[in-house]
Amino acid sequence: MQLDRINRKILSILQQEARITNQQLAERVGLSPSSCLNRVRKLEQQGLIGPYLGILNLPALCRSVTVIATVSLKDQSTDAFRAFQQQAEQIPEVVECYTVSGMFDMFLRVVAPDMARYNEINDRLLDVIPGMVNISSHVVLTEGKPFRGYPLDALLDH
Amino acid sequence: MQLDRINRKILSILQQEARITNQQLAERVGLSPSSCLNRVRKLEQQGLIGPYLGILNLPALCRSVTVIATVSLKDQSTDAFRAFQQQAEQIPEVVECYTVSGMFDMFLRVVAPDMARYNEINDRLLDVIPGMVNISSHVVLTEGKPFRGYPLDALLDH
DNA sequence: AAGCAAAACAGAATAATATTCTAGCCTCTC
DNA sequence: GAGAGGCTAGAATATTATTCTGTTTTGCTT
Repeated sequence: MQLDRINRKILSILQQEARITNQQLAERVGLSPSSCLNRVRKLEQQGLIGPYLGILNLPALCRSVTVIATVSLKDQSTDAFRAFQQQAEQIPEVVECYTVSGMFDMFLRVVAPDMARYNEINDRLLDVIPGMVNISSHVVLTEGKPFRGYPLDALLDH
Repeated sequence: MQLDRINRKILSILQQEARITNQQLAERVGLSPSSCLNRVRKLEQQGLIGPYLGILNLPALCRSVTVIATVSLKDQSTDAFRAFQQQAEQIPEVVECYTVSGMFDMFLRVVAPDMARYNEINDRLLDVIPGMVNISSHVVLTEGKPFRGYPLDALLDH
């Protein structure tokens, strides 16, 4: 099965409205419910979409602090790298972790209840490879544009 | 209505399995379907959860480049700031934007079909306030830990 | 502690939706 | 142009969502 216009539309809609009913989805893409469901199932089985997340309104739920941390490793050996990454990723408050090229080695997004707790996490990360890790912390002031999906059209029309 | 144990559980489950049926959800939190639905509705009305997103498997869908960009503004006046942020956020490929304190002013996550397209975006951003913007680009090599929800327990047990 | 009101609950009835199955259509290939 | 595969719509069935009702629980007041 190819990524024809209908499948694109399905992915595009499901990406932003994950809890839409199959009937509504079918109507919006111009298919019968059964055909639509077939496609959705296949897209899921192929691993093209999923999991489905509900975005929590964190500020409304509790006080919290979000920090974006840049990480540089003085020892850039694979082992040191893996060790740090593994430790970082298993911390629940580290909600996101990217390995990058360029000035830094890694970007982390950390969500903690307060600064005290963030400091603990920071210290814990520094201790993974003592003296070899450089972390720069940036407290998030405003989430100007929260993630709401990928620019599917821009990516696929290519 | 308070955020009692059941509501926490609902949010926690819905956060990670947005397409779960109400019946399954009800069973897992130990409520009848009707009561469970009532709670979910209220949580949504209060804006505590939503929207619901389907995560696309971008590598499986198409070739793409993800870049994390740090932004520094030489002119940190509110106007310059707003101008840049506004421009950045309306670019579809800029999927995420944070304003931060610290060494930088802003973090962007940009997803483009290729480097050529990313360069165009980069240039466009530099031109918003010519000569006053410093952008450092970091190509994402691996998405070590993709975002899958907030550490609700760690945040609420506080 | 008794009484009241509001909120939350379960269960039944109904409406809507999901799912499966069948058969028809289109397209591609040989 | 015959056959296979893929896709479709529609009907039948199973599951789920939704509404409604009466009851229980909770929390507060007295």
